[in-house]
Amino acid sequence: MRVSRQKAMENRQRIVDAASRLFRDEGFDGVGVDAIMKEAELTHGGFYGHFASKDALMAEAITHADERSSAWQDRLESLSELVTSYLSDRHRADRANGCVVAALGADAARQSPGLRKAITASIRQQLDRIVSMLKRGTPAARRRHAIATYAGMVGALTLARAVDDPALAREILAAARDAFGEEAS
Amino acid sequence: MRVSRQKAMENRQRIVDAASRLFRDEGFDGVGVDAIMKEAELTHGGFYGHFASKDALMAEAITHADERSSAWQDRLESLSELVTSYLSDRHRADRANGCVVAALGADAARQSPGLRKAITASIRQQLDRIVSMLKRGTPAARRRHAIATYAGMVGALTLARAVDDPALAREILAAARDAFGEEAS
DNA sequence: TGTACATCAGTGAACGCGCGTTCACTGATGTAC
DNA sequence: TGTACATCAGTGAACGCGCGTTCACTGATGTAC
Repeated sequence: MRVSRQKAMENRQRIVDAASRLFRDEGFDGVGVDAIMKEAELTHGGFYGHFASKDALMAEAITHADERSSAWQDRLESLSELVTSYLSDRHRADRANGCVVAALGADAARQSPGLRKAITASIRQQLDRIVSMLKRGTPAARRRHAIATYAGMVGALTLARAVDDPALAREILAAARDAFGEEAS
Repeated sequence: MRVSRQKAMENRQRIVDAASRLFRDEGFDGVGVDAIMKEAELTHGGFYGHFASKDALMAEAITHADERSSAWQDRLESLSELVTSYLSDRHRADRANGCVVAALGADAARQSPGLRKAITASIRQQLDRIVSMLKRGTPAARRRHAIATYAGMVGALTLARAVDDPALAREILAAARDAFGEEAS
């Protein structure tokens, strides 16, 4: 049955939001169109009224995740706060609502140009955010420091999630917080 | 037709080796049993004479990749050499023969216990290797430094591979080489 | 404001395809004498 | 060493299943008068 335009727009948003969380949690290949539509409380047939393909949704889901991440980070005041929350056990456990680059970055490298464009934009924006949090050094040095810090964050989270020993995961996160949490002089 | 026991063992090794490269290049879900067997110059039906399931092969493929990586690293003499080759443009482009953690670590977090065990062993071994390359500091400090360095390496390679702009990829690798290549005093 | 009809968001069955896995078969290898 | 038979690594057709995608249909919404 038909639904109001406003309701249709809300439905579309719910699909993107559901996809964004499910993809991060289970990977692009781990979630089907059917599961996404079910999570959005719709049936799978309506999917292609909103999106050209699953691939098109994948790219939108990445951009959506980045926007939510952006809103969240606006409340943070320092690099040390960012690093502490990024390298928390909570973030390690909650893939579905966490960093899209750590969850899907490695897969994104193998995907379509549109999707790689979306994740590249996300990475660029995150680097800019970190640069703007740095107080010391020349612009070039701050940029280099931001890259190294972000790489350390993404890598540490990836390692902590890959490992099947909770104690080792905690050790990895703690060591990385220690190394990347303070802006060296 | 039957084949000699020696030849059968060689075939099995070829399957593991092909799988190890294909999985790193295309991801676990991107490669089917059929493609692996074709790469090993066999037909897909014989697969289950060698392995209980695709999942079982996935775990073996990770261990195999780690062993090859181990052999390669034995020729390196310093941390700086390791970091330079790990964060090279060559390694960025050659996923199939590169670091299994950067290629499959994020996916491994979503896979079976057996597979997570294999990747955990790989991560532990790599951390030990880096610790043994560090010359300065207490054992605890060297361990923490090894974790931060490995995290930075894995993260930087992941970012460089995800990005669709070659110049940005080079910038990321260069900044990370700069940050992680020298043992700070 | 009320009526009549066109529009179109969502439904659910169906499609084709590729995947992981199974199995009857083949024929060279391994073994017993 | 040579022969006869059992073993079993590899083949290729077939299976069931889930996936991305399509489509005829439904019925509430939007619009024209």
